[in-house]
Amino acid sequence: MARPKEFEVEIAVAKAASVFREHGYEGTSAQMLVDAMGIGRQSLYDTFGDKWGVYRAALTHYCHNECSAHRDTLHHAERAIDGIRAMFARVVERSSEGCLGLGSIVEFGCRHSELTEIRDRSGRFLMQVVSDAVSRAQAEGDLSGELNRDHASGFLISAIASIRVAARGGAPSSQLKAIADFTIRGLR
Amino acid sequence: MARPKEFEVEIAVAKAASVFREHGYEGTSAQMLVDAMGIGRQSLYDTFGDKWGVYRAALTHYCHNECSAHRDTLHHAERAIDGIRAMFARVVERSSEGCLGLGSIVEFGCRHSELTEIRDRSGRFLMQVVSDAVSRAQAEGDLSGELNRDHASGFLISAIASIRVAARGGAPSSQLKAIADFTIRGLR
DNA sequence: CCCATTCTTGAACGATCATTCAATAAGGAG
DNA sequence: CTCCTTATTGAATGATCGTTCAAGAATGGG
Repeated sequence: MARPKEFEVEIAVAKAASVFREHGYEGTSAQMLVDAMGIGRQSLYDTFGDKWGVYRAALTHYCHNECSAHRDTLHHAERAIDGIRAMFARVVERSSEGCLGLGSIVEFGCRHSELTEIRDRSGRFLMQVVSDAVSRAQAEGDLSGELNRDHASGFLISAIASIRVAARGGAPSSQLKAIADFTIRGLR
Repeated sequence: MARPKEFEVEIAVAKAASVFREHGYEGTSAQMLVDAMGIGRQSLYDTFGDKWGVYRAALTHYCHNECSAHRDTLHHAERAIDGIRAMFARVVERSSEGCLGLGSIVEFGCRHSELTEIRDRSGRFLMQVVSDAVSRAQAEGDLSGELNRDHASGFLISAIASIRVAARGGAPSSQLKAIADFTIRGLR
């Protein structure tokens, strides 16, 4: 009942996320959020409570989207190893934009359980889909059959982070591709 | 001439660095620096100009120390591959403390040339010593002789970042060690 | 010993921060 | 249509931010 919002919350959250991706939490002011989200200040506080609430919503949104994208990319290839390659290729392609997961890890570590819960939930999901891809790639003879699957999957996921760090530090895409290639080599 | 400082600049810089390592630039206030460095506010501003000057000094100090440590670790082993392993082992051991290089990359990207210059100088130094170790390891038959040495060295360095990201995200040290092992496997 | 210079101390500065108040506008339920 | 609830608007809040001013303390050169 009563008056409905003039903006769509999910769109506003997506816009907030792109600000946080570029400037981090502390580097983003409430004014920057108001400008980027295109909503009034009071609407922001009514909807999200405070700046921290906006950040949590943005991180949740980002992690969910990113996980879905990884899962889809892994599934859209016939051979599992090609799905893994495609996942890295996508990471390289989009590496010019900051990663909110990486940003929140580096900025806050494990200090806030609210954040670690969001990240860990996505982390477990990602581990599952990657681990599944590793299994299939092993069965298809493209990866070694003797490796610890959890550690191998964690290694692949950590390589995603390393590509994004390298990109944000200014590395050329040839170097990013090399990281992906060497990473897969490590599991062969 | 005139009155000498009551504090040692390098020690103060080291203390500042440890604050920035934990909280980043924007997450660190001048008051936090004053408390941690154990000097007066005006002494801070007289010596470093502003908060940004403290950060530059801290990053420079940190990068220099880190580079030296990596070089020493790489040199102290008889076989080059053991030096590389020792380098990773050291990174794993110290992974509970944040990395200022990683922090500055993630927080600022390439926005400030003052920072990229500091990082790139250390990056080139690190590339040299790692590349040298790779060469020797190749000559000693412990790494493949057919890989692009620059890309391989960049891969090793990026793996250091990935270990630190994983650690800050809460990964157990068994996972960190696995990252190091798989990384070396990729170059074999 | 004394003066010029620099360091330290402690209070203060305006600016910006996140957040909220008060008032107006607008849609849905009855 | 009317009323209750909620959204929007715009100004204002106190707190904290980075930075500086003013005054006193201390040191080395002459």
